[in-house]
Amino acid sequence: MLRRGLHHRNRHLHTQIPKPPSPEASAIASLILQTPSQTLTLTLDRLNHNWSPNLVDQILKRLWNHAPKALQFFNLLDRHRSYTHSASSFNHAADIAARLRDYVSLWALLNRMRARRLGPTNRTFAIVFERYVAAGKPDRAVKVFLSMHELGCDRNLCAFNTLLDVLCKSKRVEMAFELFRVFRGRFRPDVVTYNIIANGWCLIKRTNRALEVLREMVERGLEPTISTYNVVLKGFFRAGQVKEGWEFFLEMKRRGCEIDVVSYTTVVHGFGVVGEVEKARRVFDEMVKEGCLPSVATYNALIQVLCKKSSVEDALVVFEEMVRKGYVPNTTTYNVVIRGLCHSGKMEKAVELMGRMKGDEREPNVQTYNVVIRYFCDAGEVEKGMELFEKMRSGECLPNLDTFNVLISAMFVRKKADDLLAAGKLLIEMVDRGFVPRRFIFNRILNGLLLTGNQWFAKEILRLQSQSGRVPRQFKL
DNA sequence: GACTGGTTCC
Repeated sequence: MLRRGLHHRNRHLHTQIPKPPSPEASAIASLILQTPSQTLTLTLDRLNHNWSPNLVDQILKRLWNHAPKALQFFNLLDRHRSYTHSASSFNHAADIAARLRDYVSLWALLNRMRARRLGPTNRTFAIVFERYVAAGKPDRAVKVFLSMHELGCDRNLCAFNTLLDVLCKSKRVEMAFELFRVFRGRFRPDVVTYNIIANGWCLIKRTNRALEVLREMVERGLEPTISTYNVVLKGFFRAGQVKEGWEFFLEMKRRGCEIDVVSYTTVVHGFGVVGEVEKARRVFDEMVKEGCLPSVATYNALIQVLCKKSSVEDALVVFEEMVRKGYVPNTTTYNVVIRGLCHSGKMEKAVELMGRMKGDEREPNVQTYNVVIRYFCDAGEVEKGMELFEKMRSGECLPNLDTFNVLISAMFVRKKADDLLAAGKLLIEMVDRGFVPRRFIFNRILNGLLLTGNQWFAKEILRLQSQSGRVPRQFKL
C-alpha cells in the first residue's frame, strides 16, 4: 500500500539533478558585456548567430545583474531580420524592466507582446504583480488585475489566485482577504484559492483565521488536498504551536491521509527550530521506514537542526551520507553547513566547501559570501573578508546591502587610518551600486576621517551624502 | 517557471 504512493511522493527528486550549464550562452553573454553599447548592434550582426528562444532566455538570465545591457540586447534582437522573440523571452525582458522600475519600458513590452499575439500571458501578469508589490505598490497590482481584459487577457481564476498569492507572500494578507471576499462570487474560488489564503494567515501567525477559512471551504463542498493539510501543519509550527502541530500530524496519519515528503520535512524542521533534535531525527527515520524518500529540503532541515543544537560534525556526517546516496546538495544545503562550520570556528573547512560548490554546479550566492565574510571579519581577519569580497565582484554574484554593512563595520575594529580609508571607498562603491546607506554609517566614517586628519576625503563623503538617497543610480537607464 | 505546500540567512 505504501509503495503505491512512492512515485508522486518523490517527484521532487527529479528536480534535484542540476541542469547542464550552457557554455554558448555564457560566451555570448560575456561578449555582450565586453562590447560597448554603441557598437553592440555591429557586434551582434557580425556574430550572425543561429538564435533560438532557449538560447536567448539563457543569455537574458546571465545578464540579470546587468539590466540595461540585457534590455539593449533584447531590443536589438527584436529588430532582427528573421528571428522573432518568444513569449518567454518577452517575459524575461518584462521582468528585468520591472525590476528597474522602468514602467514605461515594461508597458511597451506588454503592448508589443499583444501586438504579436504572444500574450501577455498569466505568467506575464504574475511578473507584473510581483514587481509592483515588491516596489511597494500593491494597489497598482490590483488595478492591473482589474484591467487585464483590456490588455487582451481574460480575468480568470488562475490570475486571481496568483495575485492573492503575491499579496499574501508579501504579508499583505488583510488586503488579499478583502479582495477574496469581494470577488469570490465572480471567480468561484477553488481549493488552491483557499490554500493560498490559509497559507497567508499562517504566514502572519494567525492559524485560527486559517482554520476558519478552511472550515468555510469544506462547508462549500471543496475537499482539502494534501497541500491544505501541509499548510495547516506548517502554520502550527510557525506560530510556535509545536504540540498542536504534532497532534495535527498524528491526526493526519490516523485519518489515512497520504503524508508526503513535504509533511515530513515540515515536521523535521518544526522540531528543529525548537531544538528537539531527537524528535526531528526520529521523524526523519520514520519517513524512510514508511517508504517516503527524503528530498534535499528534508536533509537541509535535518542538517540545520544538527548544526544548531548538536554539532557541525554530526551535521557533516548527514551531509556526506546524502551525497553518498546520490543527492546533489543545493545552495541552501551548502549555506547551512558553511554557516555551521564558520560558527564553530572552522573557517578553512568552510572555504574548502565553498570551492566544492562549484564542482556541483552550485555557485556560492550572496548569502554564502556574506556568512563567510562576516565570520572572517568577526575573527579580525578583515583581509580575508576583503579577499572574498573581491572574488564576488569578479564573479556573477553581486554584493548586497548586508555585504557592505558587514565590511564597513569591520573597518572600525582595528582603529587604523588605512581601514577608515577603505571604509570610505566601500561607502562610495555602495552608493554607486544604488544602495542607500544609513545615516549613522556616513557619520561614523566622517568622524573617523576627521579624527585621522583626512579632511579632503571627509569632504568627498559629505558631498556623496548630500547626493545619495533619492534615485539610486542602479535604477537609471 | 505557468494557480497553492517543505529547506539557509538577515
